[in-house]
Amino acid sequence: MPSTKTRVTLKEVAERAGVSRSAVSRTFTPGASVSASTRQLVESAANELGYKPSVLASGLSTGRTKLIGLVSNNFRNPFYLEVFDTFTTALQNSDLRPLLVNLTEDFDAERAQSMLQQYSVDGVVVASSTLPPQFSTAFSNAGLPVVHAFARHLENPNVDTVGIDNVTCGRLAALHLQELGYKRLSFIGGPQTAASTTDRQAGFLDVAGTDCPIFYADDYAFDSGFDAMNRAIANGTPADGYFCGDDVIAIGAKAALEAAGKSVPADVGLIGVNGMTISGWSNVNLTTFRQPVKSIVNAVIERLVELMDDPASPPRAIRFEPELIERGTLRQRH
Amino acid sequence: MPSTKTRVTLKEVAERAGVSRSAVSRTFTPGASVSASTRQLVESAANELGYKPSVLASGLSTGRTKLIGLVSNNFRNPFYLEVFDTFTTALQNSDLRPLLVNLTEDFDAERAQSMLQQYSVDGVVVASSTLPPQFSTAFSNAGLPVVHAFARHLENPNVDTVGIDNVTCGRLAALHLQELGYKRLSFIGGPQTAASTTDRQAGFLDVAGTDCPIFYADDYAFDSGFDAMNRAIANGTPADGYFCGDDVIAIGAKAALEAAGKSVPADVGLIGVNGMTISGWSNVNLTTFRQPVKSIVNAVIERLVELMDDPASPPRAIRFEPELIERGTLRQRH
DNA sequence: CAGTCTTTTGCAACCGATTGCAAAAGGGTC
DNA sequence: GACCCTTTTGCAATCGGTTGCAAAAGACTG
Repeated sequence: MPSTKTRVTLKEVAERAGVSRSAVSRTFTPGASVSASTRQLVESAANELGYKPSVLASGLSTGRTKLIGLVSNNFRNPFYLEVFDTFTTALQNSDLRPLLVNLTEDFDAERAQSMLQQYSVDGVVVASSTLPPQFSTAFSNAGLPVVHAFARHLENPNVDTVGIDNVTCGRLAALHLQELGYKRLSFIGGPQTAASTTDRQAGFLDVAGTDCPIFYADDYAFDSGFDAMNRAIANGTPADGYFCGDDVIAIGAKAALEAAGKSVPADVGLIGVNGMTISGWSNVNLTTFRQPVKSIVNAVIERLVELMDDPASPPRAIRFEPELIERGTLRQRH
Repeated sequence: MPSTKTRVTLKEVAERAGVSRSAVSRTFTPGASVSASTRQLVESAANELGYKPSVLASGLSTGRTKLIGLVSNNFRNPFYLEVFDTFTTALQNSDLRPLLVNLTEDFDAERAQSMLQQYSVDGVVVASSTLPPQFSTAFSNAGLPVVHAFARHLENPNVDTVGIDNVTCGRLAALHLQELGYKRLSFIGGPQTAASTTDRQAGFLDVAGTDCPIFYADDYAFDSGFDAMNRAIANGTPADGYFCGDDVIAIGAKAALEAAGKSVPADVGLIGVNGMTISGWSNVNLTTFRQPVKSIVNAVIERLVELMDDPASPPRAIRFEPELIERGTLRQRH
């Protein structure tokens, strides 16, 4: 029942237990040398006083804080709520603490990096499919272990990445549409500058042909997908099979098709990417490529912990496969 | 171009600038006494070296970290992505840093509190409509300034709260349904134990009568709303006007109605709460009470800053009004 | 220029922990 | 009990800053 307003310090515990401060410190340091009897003494004194070691103080001498910068620029896309949910619980389970950074115009990469250094974070997770790899290298150049989740997949990356290969994903999408008999394919991407848009488009065109019509949504929002599809419809010869570079965009696109009197999937087929929960709602029922969020998150953390132990470890790209979830926006195989 | 791997410290800056360590510290402390000339010296030395003051060290002596614990148990409800987006940007704009806590079975209130104390956070924001006020008082009892966002509204709270009055909201919902000519009202709440469910239900029954049928969704998920509505439909005398205690639940409920061949809003009317972006999608088009997230978040932070300056300041309950957004799930006023 | 008042500066103690080192204590053996 | 070896313990320095205090420097007056 520590009703004192001021923090209990190690010194007070030491006095109460009748031992030195070192003894108290060692009791709370795994693997340190303390006899069973003093440990007993210290632990009961600590309990009575309600002692909690200060991370500020211990961080200062050990150089470790267990703080992980979790930086993202996707705070509007519902898929990322699932990403944040998974990351925060997984970090907590690894006894790490997420310091959240919302990248905006005001709070850019440089401020983020500077801030995270001031707080002596042990590592950084970048969670974004739109940011290019060089965004993350800025952190590693600053001496911070970093793993980029949902990043562009490269064979020889200069920063650690985990995610799916978006080029492959685009290719798979086109192949799948062709396989189901769709003839005139089209791609509706996210913002044109996004790394994932570029890659998914490249893979898609690789199969669908470079003359296939392309449209971009301004951001990962329903209305943007809606608008983009309307532009596609207004285009002379509309396609019958669309690959949308994101689920939210796909849902907006589907609404635009239906508003235009087209039936999905009878007239037009549609496939998205991400596999967010909402896509599975029975009134949405979107066929999509799921990103294995849990696996990706676990791999990110595992790798980050490795990197914190050995910062010189050469960068690796860990790849997972997107999983096709067949639902109602593509016609069935005949 | 600080290519050194190790941190630049204040001492090095002092040596380079040819001044004492105090001078450097004062240069970076707003309001401290430094002459223009030494400030100049220090600043250029700091820039050349790429000096960033360590929050660990300064926090240790000043007792302030600018860290704010942002704790929530709503990482599955898309509405909360908007909440997190707004909170993180607003905190960043106030030069505060969100340390995110995802409350789960494993990581409960006690662990959260203990953890936040170890990190010497300056304050805590609880963002949850399901947690009762006493959840937050645990933090203030521990000496941490805390403001509970989306909390139960009480006239004389013993912890600071900001949000709408859910009892009033329930009452408004019932009145509005009656006004539009709906005769047999019913309430579909979130989990029965949630503070907001209790309050919204109380207000609703206050107007609709205590004999009005009540159903609960197991959580804030589409399927749970879907199931709850199916139970309502299976109930002997189905209602024609529903108030759902959350948008996601309302969307699931609407899908269940349509799956059962009922037309919304012709046969049955439906109104939700929260006003999340998705509710405005044209293929959802849910009539709902919007929570003014921006205003709430700003008020929370403003109040929290006050509280950090004066922890003895007596608790206040700040109330905002829910805003009715009329869309397509209720019939029009005739 | 001496005298007074204000501003700036550096010293040194302190915030709350960790840790290398040497001394002290404990354990075995003969 | 003397000896040696291992384990435990406390001292004191250290991590990177802040800040009260007194001395030094500057500004202003007559």
